[in-house]
Amino acid sequence: MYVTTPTEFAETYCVTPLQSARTQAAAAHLKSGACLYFEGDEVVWLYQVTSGVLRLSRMLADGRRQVIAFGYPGDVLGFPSDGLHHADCEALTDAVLQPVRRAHLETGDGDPALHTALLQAALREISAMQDHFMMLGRKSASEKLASFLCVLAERVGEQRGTCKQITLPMSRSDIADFLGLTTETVSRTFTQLRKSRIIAIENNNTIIIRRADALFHLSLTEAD
Amino acid sequence: MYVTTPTEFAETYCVTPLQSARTQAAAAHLKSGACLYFEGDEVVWLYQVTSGVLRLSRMLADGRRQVIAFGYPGDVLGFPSDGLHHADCEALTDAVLQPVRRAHLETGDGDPALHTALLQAALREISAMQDHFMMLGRKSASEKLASFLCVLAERVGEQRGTCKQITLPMSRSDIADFLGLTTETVSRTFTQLRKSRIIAIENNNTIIIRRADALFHLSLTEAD
DNA sequence: CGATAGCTTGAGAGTACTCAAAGTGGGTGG
DNA sequence: CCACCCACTTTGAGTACTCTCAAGCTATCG
Repeated sequence: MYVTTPTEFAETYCVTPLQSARTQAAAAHLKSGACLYFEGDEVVWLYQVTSGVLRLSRMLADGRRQVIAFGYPGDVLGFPSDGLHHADCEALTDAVLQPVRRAHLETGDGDPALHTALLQAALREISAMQDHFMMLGRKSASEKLASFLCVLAERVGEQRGTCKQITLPMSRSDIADFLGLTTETVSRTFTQLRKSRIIAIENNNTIIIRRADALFHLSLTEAD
Repeated sequence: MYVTTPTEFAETYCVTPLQSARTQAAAAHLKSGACLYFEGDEVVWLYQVTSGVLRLSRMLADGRRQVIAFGYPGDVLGFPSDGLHHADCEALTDAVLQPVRRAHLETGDGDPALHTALLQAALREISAMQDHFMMLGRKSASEKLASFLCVLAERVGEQRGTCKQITLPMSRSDIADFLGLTTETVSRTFTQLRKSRIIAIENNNTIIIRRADALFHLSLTEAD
């Protein structure tokens, strides 16, 4: 999941499970905190998330980190480049994944429908990343966090009375490294949203969106 | 072209022209300043750059712009998502492009080698964009500009005596919108690099790299 | 119930931004 | 051929946002 420019209307996400008639591998179960692969590993499998949330990240030599994306159910992770993974992937919750042989992406390998589905997932990934550029390069801290919460609400928000509630399996510093901010700034921005009564913070991992329209507006506009 | 973390050794770029035995379309010639496509256009063709430089960008409603990438010879432009372009594409110089039918990417369509080449180009694109995230989210102005110049030097730098020279077909504000900075900051950072004798500015569009090692070091390290 | 990691808050500093003005260069028309 | 014009770039001054460093707070887990 990237932070795309949120749309007013719910988008249709590819939550369709990838089906492979042949070479059906058993689902992979990952414990929270377990790593699926590391940067530099050879790609043997791609994975579609069935349940749970994963974190893709890259590190700089001096320790600075960028979280590339969060993997939510339906997302396909582990696209190879030159046959290698170029990010680390860690489970933020217990997770179930459907492995798919890399050959299904690269050679088709007797299952054209699966090949096409993987290709379309890769193309959607490119498009989503382009939106994310805009967010990283051109948005302020409050716009970034508002965009993030909007996308999560739309994708995995649960209706709760008249409001939507979202669960954050990632830490503040994961969010910070995803949005190109510091944990302190993320925390301050959460507080600011809470004080302006746009969100409520039930606990650190549970956010209730009280005024979705205001949040959406903030995601696109500098504070006035 | 994205700003990837520069490597010390020259990478091998895919400058291999895409070959299509059938459905060979005539090369497209574009004048400097001409637009190849706009955000929202339906994708009919992908294009491999033969010569020239193009700019891919997206706009926010309030005018903020993010330059997604610059397209240099060998690059493939116009990957569709849901059949549509999701960026504007404009030629920065006169350019020649080799059009490839979208079907060659999406259905294979009788030319497996071309299909594979396009798929690999898409996968490389994903990897390069992930590097670019690190740059947008986590690097300072001088690191950003140094990274940018390093990548350009490696990719299209011309040897000139003991130094490398690069030609910048894009404006300062194109560079700023690519790196997530303002034109003023880009200009000041250029001046700073010139005063520290790491680069020389022959004219606005021609940069000579006097100390490639220092530039490379700057691209990864906060100023000390 | 204490230890610890994660989160929040505060104060101060620094980087990049904004607004403004001057400088530069390329292109056009007189 | 030169002068003017316009767009682009550079430079300056002041501001603001985010970061850094530091301390206190809060939850979760032995």
